[in-house]
Amino acid sequence: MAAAPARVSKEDVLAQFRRTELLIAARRVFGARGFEQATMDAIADEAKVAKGTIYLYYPSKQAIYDATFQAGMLELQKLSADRVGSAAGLKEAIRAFVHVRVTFFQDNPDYYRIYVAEKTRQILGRLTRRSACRSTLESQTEVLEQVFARAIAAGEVRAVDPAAAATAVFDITRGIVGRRILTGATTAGTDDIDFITDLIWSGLQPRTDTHEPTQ
Amino acid sequence: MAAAPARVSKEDVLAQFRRTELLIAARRVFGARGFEQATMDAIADEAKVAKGTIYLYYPSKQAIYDATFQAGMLELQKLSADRVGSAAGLKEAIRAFVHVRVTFFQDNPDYYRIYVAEKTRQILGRLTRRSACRSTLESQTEVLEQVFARAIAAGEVRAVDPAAAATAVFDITRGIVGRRILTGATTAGTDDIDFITDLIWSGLQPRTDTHEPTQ
Amino acid sequence: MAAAPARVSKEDVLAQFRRTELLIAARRVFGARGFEQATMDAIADEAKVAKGTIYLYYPSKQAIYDATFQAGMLELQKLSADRVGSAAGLKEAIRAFVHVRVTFFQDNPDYYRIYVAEKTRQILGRLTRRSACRSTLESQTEVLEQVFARAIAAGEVRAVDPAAAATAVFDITRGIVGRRILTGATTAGTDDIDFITDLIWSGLQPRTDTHEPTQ
Amino acid sequence: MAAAPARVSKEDVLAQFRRTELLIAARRVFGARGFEQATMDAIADEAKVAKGTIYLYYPSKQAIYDATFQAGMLELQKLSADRVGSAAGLKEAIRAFVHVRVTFFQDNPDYYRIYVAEKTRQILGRLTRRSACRSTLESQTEVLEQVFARAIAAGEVRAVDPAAAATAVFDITRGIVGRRILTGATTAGTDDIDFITDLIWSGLQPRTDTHEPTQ
DNA sequence: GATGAATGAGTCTTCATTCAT
DNA sequence: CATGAATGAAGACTCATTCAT
Repeated sequence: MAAAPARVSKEDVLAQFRRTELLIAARRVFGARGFEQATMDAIADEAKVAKGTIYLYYPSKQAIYDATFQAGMLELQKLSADRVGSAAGLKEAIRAFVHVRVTFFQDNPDYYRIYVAEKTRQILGRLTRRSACRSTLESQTEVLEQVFARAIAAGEVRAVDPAAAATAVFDITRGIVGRRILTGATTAGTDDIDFITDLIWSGLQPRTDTHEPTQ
Repeated sequence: MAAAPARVSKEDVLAQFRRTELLIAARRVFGARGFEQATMDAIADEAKVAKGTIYLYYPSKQAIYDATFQAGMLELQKLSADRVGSAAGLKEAIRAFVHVRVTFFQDNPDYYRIYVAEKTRQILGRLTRRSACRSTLESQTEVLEQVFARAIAAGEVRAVDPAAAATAVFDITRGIVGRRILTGATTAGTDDIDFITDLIWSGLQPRTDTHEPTQ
Repeated sequence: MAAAPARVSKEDVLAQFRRTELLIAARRVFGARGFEQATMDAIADEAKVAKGTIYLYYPSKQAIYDATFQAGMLELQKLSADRVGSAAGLKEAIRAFVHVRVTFFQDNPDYYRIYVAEKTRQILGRLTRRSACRSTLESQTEVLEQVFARAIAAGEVRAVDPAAAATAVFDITRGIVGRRILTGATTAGTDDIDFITDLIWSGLQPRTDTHEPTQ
Repeated sequence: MAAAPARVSKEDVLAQFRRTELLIAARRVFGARGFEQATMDAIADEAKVAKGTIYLYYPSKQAIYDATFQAGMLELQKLSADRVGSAAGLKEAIRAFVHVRVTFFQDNPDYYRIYVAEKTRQILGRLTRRSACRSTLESQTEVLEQVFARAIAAGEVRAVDPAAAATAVFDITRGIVGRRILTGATTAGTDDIDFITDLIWSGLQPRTDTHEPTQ
């Protein structure tokens, strides 16, 4: 008994395997060349299948691109939630958020390029726009935002807009990742991460000496 | 030997005029569609010249794209130097830096898209790489960096790495601009600018109460 | 000599059944889309078998198309022979010929399209030519031709070329069928059939008043 | 003066020339292979231009096909109107109608194949349907119909439906043309034309001896 | 026998670039 | 100088056919 629900045929497994293989190949190709310059031929070569085979699993170039993008976002999102969630205190949460992203992208430079290109497309705008990627892209700062909200409620930090603060961290992180990948920096050092963690955390401390109103 | 060093013939003027006209058209087209989707035909139409004419002034699609990008960077750099240079005090300098960029890009959304796309390309990397744009892109934080360096020397703020601080401001600014353009926000409000100006400035204040070492 | 000439195994029956099922599906698909637009996938779907199965019964797309065509022609030929053969008098024979064809095609619009397309192909000619269909297509007027020959021999009508007369009836019939299917006319009315039956029959009457020699 | 109105630039002439050249090449290729089997490459080769050039004059394969078809129909229509219009008496008008079509198609076998294929498509129906060809195809019997209408009004022939009669002639003519082209008959003989001219004309004579009502 | 996943040749279409006028 | 017609290389996608299971 208890057999039926988990029923997965040999075919299903094989198909899933193929889809994954294709996604891996696609990540490499899209990462190396960008959407426009990538060719289905190149993806097929990379995956060591015939061109037509790709179309058995994804109906179009756009479709396999979207799938490639989504798969990466999901991975990252899960990691973020885990690490930030298990961080002790605000400062550690900030550090975790920055760290997990820096690490993830540095470990997946191909995917990083896809990620950046997709953000760009989002800005290039409505014209070429495809729907799927959008919402995923927008929900990235959520975990962090909640952490800030709680810290503010607890009086741990100044009463700033949690969304704005999360966004600032997000933006700086993006910059760090970009620079690291661009310069081929090793994963080793965490100077930059430490710096901005501290900068933001300091910036959020309750102030005794300032007179300027905040936002 | 008179050959008139400063001599500017009618032809030169006309040629310069053409080049500028072409750049304006190119900015619109590249901005609206991105590099790959833009066509020489569209640029020619926009500039109201024949397609072949473009090739009299720029040797390739890539060339006119690079020129378009450079022209914008130069403009922005000049503005930055002016405004940041004439700002009174660090906080105002930060604000000026952020403000001038936000304004510039918001006033030139076409160019903003080109700028972002180019950053992306820089990351997509070596493969497709074209040389010219690189250095320009890298010297953007210089003005701000110098301001930080002076403020640190004057003991006005903590002894952080001026380059790292400048970069953080730069990154956040990029995020603000992106979000403003994406959401079509008006130029009016400066809440977001005020917020991050304050955040950074606060973060840089000398601390009495903290024990964590910075960078 | 025992080896059971009439032996029909269970397998043979099943095979015959499959072939027929496939032909029915093929008629629908070829009829709806034409040869070029029809896909083996669509035929397989329609017949509810796997694509590869078709190739167990027919060696190629062309082969199943030809078989589809032939099957219909045979059906029609049998009907024609029956009805025309049992008609009383020339006029009724003409009417029967026209009627049986109009009815058959109107009842099998899918097949009608195949039939028409095949005639076209025959004309498109030597290049794409496939052999099988040809002779079948040519023997269609035979029944009618024999009827005319007998009527002429009996002095019932003018001494025209029976083949030419049969062909004329055949051509007009084709026109009628085409128009009926094109306009989606119901099977009900027989005005058009009556008209051409009468026209031809009148045209074949011995003449007293004319001076023009015929053929 | 008096120059302006007829203004045709050298470019216009050249362009018109190209369009015609392309149409001629297209007629050959479509005629030889049919729409689906024809390739733009083949048309380009035939016209001795590069493939891309075709797209300067026609936006798609379908477009050049339609243009090819229309051009032929126009030619034929003009010829029909001329010859039928200048024929003396009904019998000669019928003969002229049949003759002009037989001759035209026999002289343009490539076009004949296009014509037939198009009729077929019309029947294959709504699915693949493109609009342009339709109306042209429907207005072909008009000239003849008018001739019949006048002859009936003049009491020259029986009071049959002129449209039905014209259609019958049209259908038979189609058959003749088809057979001639299929068998590669020479243009010389007119036996078949004479026969059906006479058959129809006889069939339309007022009757004294018959009792069957017509249509 | 039956299946359907895999193959890869084949086609339309786009567009940067050239060059004769 | 300016033009824009011509070029042809390149790429997404389809589908008849094969073959391992």
